[in-house]
Amino acid sequence: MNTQEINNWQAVHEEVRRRIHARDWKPGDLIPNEADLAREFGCARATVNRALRTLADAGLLDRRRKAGTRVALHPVGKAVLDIPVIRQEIEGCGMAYSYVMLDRITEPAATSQQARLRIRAETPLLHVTALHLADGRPYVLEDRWIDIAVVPDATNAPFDTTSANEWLLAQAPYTHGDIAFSAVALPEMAALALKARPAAAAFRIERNTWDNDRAVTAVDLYFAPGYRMQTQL
Amino acid sequence: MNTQEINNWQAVHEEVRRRIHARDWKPGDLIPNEADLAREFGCARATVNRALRTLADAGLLDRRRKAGTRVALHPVGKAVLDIPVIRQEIEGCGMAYSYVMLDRITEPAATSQQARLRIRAETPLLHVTALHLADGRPYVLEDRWIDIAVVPDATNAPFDTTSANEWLLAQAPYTHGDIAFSAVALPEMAALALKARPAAAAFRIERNTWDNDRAVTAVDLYFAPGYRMQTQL
DNA sequence: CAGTGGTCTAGACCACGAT
DNA sequence: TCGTGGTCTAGACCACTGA
Repeated sequence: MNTQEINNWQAVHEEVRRRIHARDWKPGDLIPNEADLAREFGCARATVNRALRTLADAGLLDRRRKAGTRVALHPVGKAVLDIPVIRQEIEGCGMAYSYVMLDRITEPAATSQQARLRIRAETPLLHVTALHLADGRPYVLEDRWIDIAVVPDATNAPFDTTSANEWLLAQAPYTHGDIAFSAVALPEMAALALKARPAAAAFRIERNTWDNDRAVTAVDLYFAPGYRMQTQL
Repeated sequence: MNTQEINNWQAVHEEVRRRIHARDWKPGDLIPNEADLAREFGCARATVNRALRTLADAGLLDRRRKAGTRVALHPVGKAVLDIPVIRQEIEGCGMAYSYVMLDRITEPAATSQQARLRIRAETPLLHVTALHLADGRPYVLEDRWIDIAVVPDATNAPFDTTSANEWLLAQAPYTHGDIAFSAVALPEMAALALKARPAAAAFRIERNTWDNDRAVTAVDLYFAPGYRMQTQL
């Protein structure tokens, strides 16, 4: 008999995890339904539901109405990445943050940006290039395009002391976005700014944000060589 | 007056999102407490709780007992990455999956692996190197170390047709892990296997998995140049 | 101390979907 | 069709934490 009562959802969560881990319930197995588990654990069905739903969100269980709950065949690892404001990421590591704007011009969209933001060729974009530094050393190069038709206030923002990164978060609402991670050989200009060897392998993040199908901004972040993005599973 | 009733947690979720987006509630603002919102929306407090808790998980709200709920100052973007089995990632793209084992030896842990897995120097590890291909083209190189003291069955697994990637998921339970993403210049041997230029920029994933503080396995994945890992925000 | 979020309960109804 | 998960409700108690 158990020395601990299982009467809260975290305890149920833990116990179910334990049974999966101990292979009492193997991948593909059907596990008892919520009502039966609630009876077994001596708690309400809603409590079991919360625990199982959380485990399903984490990818350990597959749940389908009528078909019941099964242990996932392929425990899909879901990594939750926090994408913080760059300033906070740096300060969070105990380093001093500084910022330099390198360039700021308004120009018609290049073909690559047209495709990315799904805009017409003649659309004018505000193009801002800036460098974020940690303890005085180049950390990441920010190459950003802003649709000034969607964010007119950006025209008046200097971006000389506050990065476009932070300004947009505070000023421009968005509904959704997409993000991509890749490795690229540093373009020559980026290498120059980051004080790295040209064509060095750099971690790149491309992000686009949208406000109800109107593109707000697109940004490329080139991290200085050696950058690692980490998380727990 | 609203044409839609707000009587389920998703509707509450959406309405609160809308108010944040419309800047009715600005970053840093205190929003009404759960009981008041429940009264306003005409639903139970538990329903409001579920909606607000979900928004807090997504990083849009900051909640603290007694202090109340505030709109997050820095809407931390949380990207949820699915880390699928490599076979599924390739087949999911509609490409043909194939697999080749390149090497398989048992050797004492190198210093780099000792630190990573927190094991003693003399610990023998099974070292498996393999290539995953999509439509016959090199996709990712898998460089893996397995602690055969923790997973003794691995000694008998040939890994010639089933990748260590899949075998371990099915056979070796784990409790947690960590994962890191970075960009590296391809080591010469990896470049050879991937048929890429040596020192080309490659996307690398390093993953370690643990079973209650015993290291199960460590793996480095070197993706062929051009690989992008994408998700929605 | 007192206000707020966090959770549990028992019961109810509904939506989906396998058979 | 009908079993299963998904959700809502009204009420209750508790845990944390700011004042």
